[in-house]
Amino acid sequence: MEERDNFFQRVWDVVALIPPGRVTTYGHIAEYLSARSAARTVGWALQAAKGTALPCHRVVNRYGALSGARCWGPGIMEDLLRSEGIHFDDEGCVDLKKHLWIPIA
DNA sequence: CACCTGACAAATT
DNA sequence: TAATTTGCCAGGT
Repeated sequence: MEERDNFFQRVWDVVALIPPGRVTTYGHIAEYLSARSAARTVGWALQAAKGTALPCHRVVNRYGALSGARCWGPGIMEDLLRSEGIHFDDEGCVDLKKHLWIPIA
């Protein structure tokens, strides 16, 4: 695997560190990369990560909603997260209070 | 070669 | 307190 842009590579590295049964947000990943405003770029990296073994389903937006679910398919990420023991709320959002995980420096 | 779009978030007005 | 605008990096058109 060649080293793609350090930014993408770094995002993938952090996402790969997300423990099962936990979820993280774009902002926290971006913040960990010293680019809190680059949350957009984080999502872009995940799109490029579709061909990888990255648990992108464990990455949700700030509201705990599955933004990328549309790119994958309706119900795909939800099912995967439920399979890991993650609880969803009436709005279809993950309970960040219970499952929010933050990359530790 | 230049402009717009894109799995978002935070700061400012 | 709420609504709006800007910032971020890369890729596609």
